[in-house]
Amino acid sequence: MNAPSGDDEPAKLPTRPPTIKDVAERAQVSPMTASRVLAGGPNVRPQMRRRVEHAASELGYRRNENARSLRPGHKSGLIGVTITNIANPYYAEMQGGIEEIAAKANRRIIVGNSNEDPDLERQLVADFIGRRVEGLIVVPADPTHADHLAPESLGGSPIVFASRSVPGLDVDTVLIDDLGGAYEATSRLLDEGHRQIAFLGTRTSVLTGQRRLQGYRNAHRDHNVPVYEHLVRTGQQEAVGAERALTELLAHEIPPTAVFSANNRNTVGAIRAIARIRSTRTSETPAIRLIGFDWFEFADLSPVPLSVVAHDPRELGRRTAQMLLDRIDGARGGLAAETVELPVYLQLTPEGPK
Amino acid sequence: MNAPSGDDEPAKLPTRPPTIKDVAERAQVSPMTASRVLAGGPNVRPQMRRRVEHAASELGYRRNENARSLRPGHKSGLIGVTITNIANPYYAEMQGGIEEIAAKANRRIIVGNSNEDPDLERQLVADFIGRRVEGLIVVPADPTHADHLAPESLGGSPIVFASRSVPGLDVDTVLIDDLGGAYEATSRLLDEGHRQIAFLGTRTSVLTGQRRLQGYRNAHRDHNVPVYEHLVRTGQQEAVGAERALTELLAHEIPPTAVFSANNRNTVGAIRAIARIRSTRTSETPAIRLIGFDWFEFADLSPVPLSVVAHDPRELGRRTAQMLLDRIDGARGGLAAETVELPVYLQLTPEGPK
DNA sequence: CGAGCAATTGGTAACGATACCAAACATTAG
DNA sequence: CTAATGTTTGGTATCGTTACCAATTGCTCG
Repeated sequence: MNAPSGDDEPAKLPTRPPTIKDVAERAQVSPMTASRVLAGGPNVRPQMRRRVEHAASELGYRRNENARSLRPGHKSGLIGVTITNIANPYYAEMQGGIEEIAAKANRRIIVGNSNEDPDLERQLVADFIGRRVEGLIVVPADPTHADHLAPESLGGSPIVFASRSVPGLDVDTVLIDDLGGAYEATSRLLDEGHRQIAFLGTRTSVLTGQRRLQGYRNAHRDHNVPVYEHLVRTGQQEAVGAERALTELLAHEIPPTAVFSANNRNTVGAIRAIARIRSTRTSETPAIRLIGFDWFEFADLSPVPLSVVAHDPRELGRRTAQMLLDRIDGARGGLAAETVELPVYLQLTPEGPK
Repeated sequence: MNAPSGDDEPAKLPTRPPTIKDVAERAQVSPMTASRVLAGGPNVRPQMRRRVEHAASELGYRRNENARSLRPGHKSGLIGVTITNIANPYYAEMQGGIEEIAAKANRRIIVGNSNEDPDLERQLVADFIGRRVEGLIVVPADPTHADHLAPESLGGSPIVFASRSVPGLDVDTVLIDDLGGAYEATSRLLDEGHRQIAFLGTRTSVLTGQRRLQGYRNAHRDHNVPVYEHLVRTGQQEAVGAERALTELLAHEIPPTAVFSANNRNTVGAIRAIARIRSTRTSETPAIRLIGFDWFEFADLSPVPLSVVAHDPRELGRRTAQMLLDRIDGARGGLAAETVELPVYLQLTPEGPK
């Protein structure tokens, strides 16, 4: 037994965090009264309130949220987030947007990196559900292996997809306007008179990559300009690959006069390739026009002229989180799944994101 | 009451996630047996095992980890992380490293953005402790308001600081070698013969900024070269500020011949300022030498020659997480707090991080 | 001064899971 | 065939918290 409340020594050897019973004992009240005080409940004499608060602060008491969330009606206050690559600045910014909205709604985010691996993703989601998250935000790793993301296998937790969609599933999704952005960029190049426009993109198994390629094709179709298939290079996941691909193309007998790079990594590779070519064959080579998907901090510093299709990952995160919270609060209870496409901005002289 | 097990309809209206009792009932066993099966316990007849597993998968049962962690001896499996700015690519990469190590140790991270605000940080930490995280990783927002980060106010959860330290507190800390990196970079410039070296840095209230400035000064001292105080410009938190500051300096009657920029943002600003000046006054102006702290993706594309002091934020995250896990496992139970300084690499021709 | 009412406090049970023990059952040796 | 041993199953209590109700106290008003 502890000494009575006259005992003032700090006694700092908490092998185990103090419980509400410890607080109650020290304050000489019942656990119920202590609970009422600490939950800010009504009908407590100020004297009791002070006694309990004092005891709690002396012991360094923290309410155990896990135990609390066990009681019926209580939620965990957690939102599970799986991202294919946390370290990617794009998703980092998106995560920032999610956190911003979640924090406003007094929720925390619990984050896992799926590393583009659907199995890892499945484990993460299972873990999150085990922790009774109130909802899930997922950047789906692989749309063809996404059974574990189907609403019926989630035990009722709402889910929203961010940045990528999964065709077969009826799930709220927030995308950016890949098709429109690619269309607009390519159209711009065509309007400028270019007829040999290289496409540099990722694997087309990533839906985003597929849609951007589609926008490129659609623009050609609508301008009645044929696509030179040899100028379409997909599968570059990293900058080095893109650099190599474009270097090859520039050596081709029908070289591109302009390049549309479908993401950040490909844009970097394209810049390097163009800069290198230009330093070898000096002024006689005509300038290569470049438009890249994804905004990019140093566009104004690029050694080759660069326009970008900009969009706002933070806003993507915000919208996704808000959509999820609306589902959680039941604000959009019965409504069917919705897909939102965020706008993109063709920036001819980039100045930074919105 | 539910119909007996003959009932095969999916019955998908889970207003409430199924509990182990639901599973037990459906499998016609006691909750204890169900628990044993689902925890992989021994001494269960295969027939029972199958019955329970079948019932569990039919109901979509997930063990409630919150309830589980309530039992004595069980941990939450959570690590709380507060970062001053999640969206910063540097910290995003660091978070990636933390997650990597945490995942290997079968832990999840719960992440909050303190937004450089010590009050928010305090709330986050309180929340994390309430969730019984097994440990905390914090990028401290403000070393002068950090009482809430003292071990004695954390109820026993181990804590490790990443990227920034808090002088008064006896806490494990992982830093990068700011002093050494700044010293090395500045020394290099001095060795090259420069005598007017501008310093562009953040507020010196950020300890990192202070240490980098100190390295700059120490290098001057050891080379017996006086510091021109007007060339020391601190307080630039963003690139625009740095660009303005350096533009001013370049117009000064004693302009710098070289620049040491103490972080990423300042480097970007410096590049812009130098590029702009060079485009105005053409070839007669001598080249400005630039070395920047923090690695930077497009260093090889920079329109002005640039060397960088590189370091690896992912490794910073990994080390921090490992240090925390060691504390959690008691591997370093009684040992005093330790501060680790990760090495930096002066890259004269940048090629990317390790 | 006592009935009537509100304010205050405490006891009990339950949230979901499981450690511990006891009961029931099967198996083998003697 | 019985005792002893091992295997399998279930009951009970508990982790920390709080909703619900009952018990107690203090207060007002007729």
